[in-house]
Amino acid sequence: MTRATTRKAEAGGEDQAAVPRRLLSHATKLFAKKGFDRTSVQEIVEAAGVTKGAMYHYFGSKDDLLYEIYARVLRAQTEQLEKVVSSEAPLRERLRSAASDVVVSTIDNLDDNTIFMQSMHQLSVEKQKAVRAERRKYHERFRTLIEEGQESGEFRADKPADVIVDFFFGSVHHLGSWYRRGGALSARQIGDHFADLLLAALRPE
Amino acid sequence: MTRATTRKAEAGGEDQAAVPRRLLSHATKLFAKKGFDRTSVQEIVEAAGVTKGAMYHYFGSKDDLLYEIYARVLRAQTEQLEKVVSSEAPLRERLRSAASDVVVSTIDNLDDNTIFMQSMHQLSVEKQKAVRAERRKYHERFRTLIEEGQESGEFRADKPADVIVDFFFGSVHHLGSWYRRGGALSARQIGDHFADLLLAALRPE
Amino acid sequence: MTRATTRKAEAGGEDQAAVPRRLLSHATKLFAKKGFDRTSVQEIVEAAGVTKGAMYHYFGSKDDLLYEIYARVLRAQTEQLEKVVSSEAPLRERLRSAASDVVVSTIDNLDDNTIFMQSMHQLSVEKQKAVRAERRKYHERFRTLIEEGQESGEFRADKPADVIVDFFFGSVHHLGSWYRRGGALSARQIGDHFADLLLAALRPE
Amino acid sequence: MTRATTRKAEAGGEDQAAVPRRLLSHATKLFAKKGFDRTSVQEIVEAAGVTKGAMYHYFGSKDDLLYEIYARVLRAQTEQLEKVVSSEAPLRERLRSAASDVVVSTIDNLDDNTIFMQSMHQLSVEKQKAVRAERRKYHERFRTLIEEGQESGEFRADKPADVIVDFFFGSVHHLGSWYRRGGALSARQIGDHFADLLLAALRPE
DNA sequence: AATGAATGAGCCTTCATTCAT
DNA sequence: CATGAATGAAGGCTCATTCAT
Repeated sequence: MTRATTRKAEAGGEDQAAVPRRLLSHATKLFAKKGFDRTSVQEIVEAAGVTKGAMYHYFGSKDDLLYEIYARVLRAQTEQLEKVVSSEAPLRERLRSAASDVVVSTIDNLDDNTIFMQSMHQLSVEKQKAVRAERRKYHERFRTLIEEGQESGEFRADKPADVIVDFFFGSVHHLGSWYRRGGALSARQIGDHFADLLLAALRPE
Repeated sequence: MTRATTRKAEAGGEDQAAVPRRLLSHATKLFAKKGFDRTSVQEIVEAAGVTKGAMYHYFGSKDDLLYEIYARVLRAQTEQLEKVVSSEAPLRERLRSAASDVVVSTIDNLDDNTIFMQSMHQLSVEKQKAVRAERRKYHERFRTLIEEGQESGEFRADKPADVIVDFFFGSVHHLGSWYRRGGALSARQIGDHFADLLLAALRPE
Repeated sequence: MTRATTRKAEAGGEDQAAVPRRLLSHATKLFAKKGFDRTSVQEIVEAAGVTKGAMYHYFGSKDDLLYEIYARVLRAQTEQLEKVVSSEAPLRERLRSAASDVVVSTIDNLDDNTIFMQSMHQLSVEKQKAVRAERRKYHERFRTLIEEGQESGEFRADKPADVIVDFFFGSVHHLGSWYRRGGALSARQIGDHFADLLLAALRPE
Repeated sequence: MTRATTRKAEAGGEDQAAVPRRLLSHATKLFAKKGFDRTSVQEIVEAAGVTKGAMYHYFGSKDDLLYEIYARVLRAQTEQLEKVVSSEAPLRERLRSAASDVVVSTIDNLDDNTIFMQSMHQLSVEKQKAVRAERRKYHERFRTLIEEGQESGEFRADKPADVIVDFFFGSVHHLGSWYRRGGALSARQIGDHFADLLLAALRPE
């Protein structure tokens, strides 16, 4: 966990960003590219232009670095979902937005997402629990939306809501292994396709 | 790759199975449980009850072990899909079967699937290519099925077939991170739910 | 070595004692409990409730802390012995007092004694010399007492006086590894037993 | 703990002695000279002319090395005491021999003894327990000898036997901090002096 | 076909100390 | 007086792989 925050000037570009931020950002890139285990602390600090000692001043361990990355993503996604869910729009619109948005934000943070999928099991059991708990909360909020529609008859009710949630988030989490920036479709286009497919799958028969 | 085969198991239990098979099977369990990097060759040979020398007699490297596991799964799944696709059943039935079957076989080999998802990027680039090529072939066969339906008007045509394939296989590959044996739903039930959702999503509007 | 002294404690508890004293006292406890090398400067300053900078303000190094502890104990013990030796009491009484007193004061400062025994060799060679010199002076004063008795015929003369001194101080220095406060015998009782044993061992045959 | 033993030829001198033995012997010298914490594994393996990997092949940790040294000494001393104690000689002679012998063997293995005194507390708590237990057994056997004499009236009974044991072993354990080979007195001479002093201290008043 | 001792490179982490503020 | 970020050097340990037997 971050032991300190800094208030260094952030004008001038990456190289002058606060040390912890720089560490986090380079660690993210490297973890995504080579995997957590294959990335050495040495590589991280070299990329960030600091020394090992500096890293251990801010983060308790290599694990902590990973955990911070997770926590940041989870926080951001949860916040966003919260906003969409609690809006005034009709149910179908709220679900469509939530679905499309989570795709877009996943693509925008493809590295974090990749790490998430590949390295979670390398965290200490304790931290894994914390991460899973947060994730579960996220899924549950999404599920609530679906259940709401099942009760009102807007969505088919012959499939358990949690199976649908896992069905959809599987697709989302998998984006990292095939989506490439600069391809034919933009993040939003993928998001809309996915949202359409989800809503179509949910239409009552 | 296996350099040799051994005399048949002398009937009895796992313990007497051929050495390469025993190594592969224990490696699979350990990789799934702890990840490829976190599993040492020592652990594998101890679990399999052989020595390091023996392992290096049959497999060229730790990497090879992983590759063998992949190859086995890919071969099995490809064969199965081939069978379904080339049957005489109507298109919708063939797609439904293919979808449901891949879910069931993924669940039946959950460990292999988990390893697949988590450790592929730890293979040498060369072997990754081989694996990816095989996987692509698999996806393509599946895509063909969908395109067939889009051309005939049975399936909606406003979504690119490959987006649909990725959408669906995301769900499948993700099974390993939530499905637990002994839960409320059987492998086949999940398979049928997933197949239904896919087909519903494909209905023309 | 202490570079400065601070304003008197503002009355209250330990927490308000002068910073150097607090550092010394916590360092003593930690060194005795975990050994010099196993105790980090960080732990010491945390225990004392100050920062590293503060410690390095008062002490030149971690070594200095250890040296100060030694110096303090040595000074105290030497002073006390001096007092006893130069009293007017008969020789046997002076020796008995000196022996018993050194046991009691060793037990009273068990932590310091433990550190003394375990960590002396971790000091810089230079400081070790200073410590050893002081210790030798202490032993010599004790030895003089014994030689005096050997010359007068009160003590057996068939054993070198310095062997006797080492024999006795071995017992004393070893107290730290078995004596536990709250045991059956008080510090003074042990002191008297030890003194009795020493005097008995010295009786002419 | 030693994971394996070797049966290499031992002709030719130290350099060709079995690897574990060579490691143990150099570790002993270094620990005695610089202390456990100040000695790096690197130094040990360099002195022994092997690589780190080799060391970790035979010993689980640096701790293990220390433990093996202890165990070896304890075993040897216990055996020797056993022999003396159970002889047919008169009590005073048995005690005299035991006392003198333990001094001689301590001096003969001065390095081991030094390590013993300085580094025991750096072992894992678990191993410390094992060592202490063995030590206690050793002391108890010695104490039995004294109690026997107290009951028969040969030795003074006004001092607890265990205080006497600690008094004497303090002297013995302390040998390492003052005895220097090549000094005026041989190991046996010191042993006899110590034994005499002990027996004199035990004479009934 | 199999053993297991040995290698050698690399990894995560700790820590006393310095220094700008 | 005091802070705490940063350094830089070690340190203990792991591990895939090789090789003589």
